[in-house]
Amino acid sequence: MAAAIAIADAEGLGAVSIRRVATELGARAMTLYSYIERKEDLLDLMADEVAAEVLVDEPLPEDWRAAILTIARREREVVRRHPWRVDLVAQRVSVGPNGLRHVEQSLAALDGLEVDQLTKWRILATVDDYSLGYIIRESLERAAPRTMGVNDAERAAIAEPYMRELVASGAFPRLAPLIEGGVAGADDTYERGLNWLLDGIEGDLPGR
Amino acid sequence: MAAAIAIADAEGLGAVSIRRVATELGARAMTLYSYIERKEDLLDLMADEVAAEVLVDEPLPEDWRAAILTIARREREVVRRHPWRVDLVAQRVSVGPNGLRHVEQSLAALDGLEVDQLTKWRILATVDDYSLGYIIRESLERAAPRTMGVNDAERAAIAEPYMRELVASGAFPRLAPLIEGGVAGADDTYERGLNWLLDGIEGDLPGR
DNA sequence: AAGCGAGCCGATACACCGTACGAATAATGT
DNA sequence: ACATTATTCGTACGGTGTATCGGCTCGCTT
Repeated sequence: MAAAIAIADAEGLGAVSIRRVATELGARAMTLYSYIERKEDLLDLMADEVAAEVLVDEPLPEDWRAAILTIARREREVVRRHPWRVDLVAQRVSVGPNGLRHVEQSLAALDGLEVDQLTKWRILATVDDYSLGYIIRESLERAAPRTMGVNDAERAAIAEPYMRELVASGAFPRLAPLIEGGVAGADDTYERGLNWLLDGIEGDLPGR
Repeated sequence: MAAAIAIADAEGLGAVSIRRVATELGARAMTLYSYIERKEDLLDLMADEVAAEVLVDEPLPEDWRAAILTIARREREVVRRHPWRVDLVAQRVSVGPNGLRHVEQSLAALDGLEVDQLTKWRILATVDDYSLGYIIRESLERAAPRTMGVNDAERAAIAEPYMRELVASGAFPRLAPLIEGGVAGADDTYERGLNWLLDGIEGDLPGR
């Protein structure tokens, strides 16, 4: 598992093959099948292993918003360390021990709220969904330049005339200025989105 | 492309291989490489093709919230028709013509808002992120029973003692009741999350 | 009408994948 | 010391994406 994680960290999830992991361990491919039944099992184990890194060391902030923010930020950091995590969470339900501990911790963050359990679960699901979506997009944008050949120049050479044509076509009057000006902007989009969401949730709480 | 989409609709994205698509077309594998350079290209084409289905037939509602909701609901419907879409959008940036048309249309939905373009883009990104996250999770839950062997019974037989142990361990006091009671709940979680988010955004608009 | 070049089709081949099978070996319990 | 079990491993099968190259079929130019 550690070997597989090391490979994935260094070369991406695609480099994790049974033969490769075995080699890294000084063994032959089929040896691994004494410990796992299918490759999927290895991936599940990897996923749950890094899920442990998502757990926040107690104690959580008292304020539920601060607590949720802490957890959400942590998730983003973990994906930054292990970019392949997004591929896993986007393709398999994560119900390993550490994954469940994460849910439990998130529920604990809402202890102070006076709403029923189902509502709490919905709040968490919604925040998690947003986080997942944002992190996937961020991860994609971060990975794109690296994936497309060694040199960014080549990719830019292809992309530029394409975008130039788009702008020139006039079919995208609203999008064009954003492309020309660059959409980079500040990096607080994640925080802003989280706060919008938490604002909306807070406004819907009983007693307000 | 149509052949590949048909295969993916019927048997999932994993069934889409060069040889398989070629066979479906009454051709040999390498024939496809006259039209594409890599398999990735085919996947990009597929992605952008179904991206067209996300486009809403004009006119959009005047109210920006209603317009955004319409678009977001459409996205969910498309994924329901083509579940493999989530695998694609989660793994590649979608900048095909139809993908860009979708962005343009979303920007158009915000025409009435008196905020700068960058803010509009952030609003869209945030809503899209949430949608993507939710739809991935939904799609995962929907696919899980089908993926795990033919019979749900077998999976349940494995899952039950696992969950029983979790509940019995006492390590998950907040999660346990949710597992026992079932987290099913109503199906309006998506709408609720969207509205929370839109509430938060609306509250942050200037002039309020 | 002849000729030619470009695009399309196809067979074959290579390296890699996950893993089923069965034999050989190592570790363990009796 | 022996029997049993667990672990390792070689080999093989059917799959994948795609590089290479040899014909073929057109439409265009001359």
